[in-house]
Amino acid sequence: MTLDEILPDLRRQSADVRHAETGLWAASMLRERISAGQLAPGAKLSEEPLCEVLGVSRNTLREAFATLARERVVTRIPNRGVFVTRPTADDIREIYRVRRFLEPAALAWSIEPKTDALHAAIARARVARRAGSVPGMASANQDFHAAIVALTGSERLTQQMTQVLAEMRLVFHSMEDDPLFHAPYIDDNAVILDTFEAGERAAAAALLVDYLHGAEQQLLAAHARA
Amino acid sequence: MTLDEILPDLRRQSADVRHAETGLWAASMLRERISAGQLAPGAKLSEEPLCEVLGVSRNTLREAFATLARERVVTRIPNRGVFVTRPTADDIREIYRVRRFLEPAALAWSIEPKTDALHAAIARARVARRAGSVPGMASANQDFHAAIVALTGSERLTQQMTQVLAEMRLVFHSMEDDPLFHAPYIDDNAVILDTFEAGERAAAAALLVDYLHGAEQQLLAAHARA
DNA sequence: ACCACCCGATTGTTCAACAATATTTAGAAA
DNA sequence: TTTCTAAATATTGTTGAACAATCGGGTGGT
Repeated sequence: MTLDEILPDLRRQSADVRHAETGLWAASMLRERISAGQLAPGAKLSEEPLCEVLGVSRNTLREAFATLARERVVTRIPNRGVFVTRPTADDIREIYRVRRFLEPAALAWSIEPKTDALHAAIARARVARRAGSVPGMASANQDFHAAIVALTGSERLTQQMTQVLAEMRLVFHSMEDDPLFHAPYIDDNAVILDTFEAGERAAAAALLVDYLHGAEQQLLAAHARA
Repeated sequence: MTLDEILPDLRRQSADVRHAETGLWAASMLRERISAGQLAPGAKLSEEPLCEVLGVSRNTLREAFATLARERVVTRIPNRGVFVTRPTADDIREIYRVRRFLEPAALAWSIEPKTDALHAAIARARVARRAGSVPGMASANQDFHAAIVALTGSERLTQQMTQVLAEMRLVFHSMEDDPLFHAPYIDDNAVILDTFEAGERAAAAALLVDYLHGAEQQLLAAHARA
């Protein structure tokens, strides 16, 4: 998917922007498209046409770029331009390194955990599986893992997890989707949640670590193939 | 400490800046001053004088502001300006929430840990204590805890810890320093490191959690007084 | 085929202006 | 005098155009 194809689509939404947040608005606009895969990893984000389409000046667009670069959604190469980040194998390893600390820690040590969001995510994933919706399963699965970290009650940790999951989406986009990738993990999630609610936190954390190791291996293999 | 007093000092360093990274340079310039306490929490960072002094345009300065705002070093109030962040009691709680997950997890679960940096930090802290240097103790103590998270081998987690420690410095600056605050923690650090190297990771993590709870309470009390 | 070099295109940065919003000042009313 | 309202002022938000710096590709020579 190249840039030009989505320009008209973007232009449609550039109507009502308020003062004092144009840069953030532009950033969220681009973030959406990238997250949805309409702007694929590796795609170049040229300033000129994007300004034109978003209806913002180059200066404002660059503020948006700075935001996205800090989120690692976009990679800036000096004097070359900004590109949708194309995750490397090392990125995948690093992502799972982070997840293997954040998620088990949340399961093991969070105070007064509310598991509603976790149950809801699993339910949504099952609906999506029955409907055969790969994006639905992917999204629900991500919600589940975000909810795990949200158990910590920490805004900053949750935010970091959200960011890492956004990077995960880039990983998925940068290789052809195996339609069966997400399906088996749904039941694993359910088992982890059961174990957790049975009060066996350490066991739940250990299960999750295995789970994450498995997923990492699978993704690394797929990445090597691509 | 007001803005004007450090302007001449800042101007001195604004000589050799390269193309394609002026924004980041300006950000690091300000970050330094804030971290050193020369720009105290609550201080207003006006665009006009800062541009003048750093020798950059308002646009570039605003890119720097965006960077610092994302690091929470600086708080942006729309149409009002940017201010050095003044941490609240809730911020303190959140900071320790993050630390109580990140640091114990690193102790408990990191692979092939290299403890050289930890020993070095403790040694530096002891030298500083003998010299009666409060900033020296504070800095060495922060290095110790940064090194704990660095055990994870994760760039992102280490970066988040660095950021949280930068927020800690703001906390210290926003209340009068108790010269004895850091001293007792040095030996606690040593005990934790010994326990860790004895292979008793869970015990070391537990000690650290207690330690962090204690420090949080102490800071919250001091914050309430101020 | 290989290399140095120039040219065009794009990014990096500045400047000056205007729009939008806050703050301050001044004046009117009580 | 005090208080409230409203215009004047200052500061931030955003734009557009200009120029400098850098990169990539093409050109020509060997």
